[in-house]
Amino acid sequence: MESKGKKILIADDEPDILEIIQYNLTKEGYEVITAKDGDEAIGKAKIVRPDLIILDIMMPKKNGVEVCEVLRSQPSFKETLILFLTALSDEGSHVRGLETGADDYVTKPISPKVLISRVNALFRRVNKEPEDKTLKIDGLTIDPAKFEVMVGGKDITLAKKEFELLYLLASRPGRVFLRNEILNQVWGNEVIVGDRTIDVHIRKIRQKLGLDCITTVKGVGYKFNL
Amino acid sequence: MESKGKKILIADDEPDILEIIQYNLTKEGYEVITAKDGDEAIGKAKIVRPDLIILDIMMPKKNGVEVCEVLRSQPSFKETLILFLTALSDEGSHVRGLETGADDYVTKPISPKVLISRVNALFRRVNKEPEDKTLKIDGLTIDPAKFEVMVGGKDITLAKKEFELLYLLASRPGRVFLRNEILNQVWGNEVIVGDRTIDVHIRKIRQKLGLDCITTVKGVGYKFNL
DNA sequence: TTTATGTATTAACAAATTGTGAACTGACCC
DNA sequence: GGGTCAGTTCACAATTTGTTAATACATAAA
Repeated sequence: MESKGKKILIADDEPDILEIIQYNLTKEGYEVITAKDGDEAIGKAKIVRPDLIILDIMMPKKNGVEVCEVLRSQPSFKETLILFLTALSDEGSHVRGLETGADDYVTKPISPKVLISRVNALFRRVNKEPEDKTLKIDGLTIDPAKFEVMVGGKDITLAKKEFELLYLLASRPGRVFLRNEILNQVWGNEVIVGDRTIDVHIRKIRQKLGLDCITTVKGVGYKFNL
Repeated sequence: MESKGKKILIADDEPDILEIIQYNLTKEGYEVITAKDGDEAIGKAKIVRPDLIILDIMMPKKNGVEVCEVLRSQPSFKETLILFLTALSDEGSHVRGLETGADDYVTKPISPKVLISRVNALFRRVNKEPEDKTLKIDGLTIDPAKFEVMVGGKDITLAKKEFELLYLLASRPGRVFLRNEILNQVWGNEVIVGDRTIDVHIRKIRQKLGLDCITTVKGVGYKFNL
């Protein structure tokens, strides 16, 4: 899975737990940073500016609640999501944890799947619009969200297929795409079109961009290079 | 306690639980409405427009997950907070519940104090943006609070759907909205309308605004640009 | 140089998508 | 009941995009 562009800081003094959570959240597409005690958590939080902080409550140096209080007292961490992950399941801790300003309070043991769901739920609530898939290479900008291509600050209008083809090639500059790969990616498996069709689209792209950024690899396919 | 101006709808088929929760949340300052099955929950939700909906999962008529799905598929309930309160503590239900679009998943039995903490935590997170959602782009002003559009100081009257469509597009200038996205956002998942319907509304907006601010991206969708 | 192979170019055609005017359906309001 | 309006659909026109076929061009091996 590719990056969601979200950074998560996990603080726990048990290396095993740290590792399990890190593995699972990374697999889910998050960027994970770890800390093994309260002070380290605060230190790293200030540096990496995570979007979410997962805190164990019982930790050396500073416990989770203290970490939460310290962070919440700073304006720049008012908005940061905080989730307590703890073995303390008593009512008092639960209430206190949330009243310290945490956004969620989860008790161990917890399955990775459930934790991931809860993390996703937190982001879903806060998220505006995720990831920007814009490609920027030299003077060329390809923005699939806006369906827009710019060359040297000038807008170029591409048709759907042209855009998809260009985006495919530009997504991996230098890599050669076989004609078959192109057909599968841009046209789909069931659609059958002739080989010349690709050529024609390539030509239109070259023409419209006015850039020599697509190279023909004879007998093989095409590649993007800038 | 004085009112927090927040309305909470609770749906559960056990009268005792309903009463306990209602009592506690009311004491905390919330305005509480109750429902004893899924259908009633949906019905009342549409009328009272609660800020938070607490759903039991196992209920007559429609279960909680179904209620959640129905509501989330409607544009006006996209932002409403939903919390599952259930006896189902298995991992699958938990994950499924959250993935349906709920904001929290809590298992019974739960102490009133903890529930209140979690409810408060949900509101705390959401309330942080009491912002003015008015969009101002160039000479165009779109105010969803007043349901009003102005072009160059002149009032324009748009119908509901027209307004929602314009607001959606204008909320992210430049970004292309697929026809599907538009249908989901403006009409909701369960409503099925023809493709021409979007076109017609787009046309009316263009006509009324007298501005060329909506661009057609053939084969893809529409985008706002000013 | 010739030939074989594969690509570029072009114009013409086919297909897909969108724009438009008119008309239909319910709500709602005199 | 007649009128108005929002929302929707329809049929068809207008437009854009996708594809093909035919031909010209380029390159490397024989």
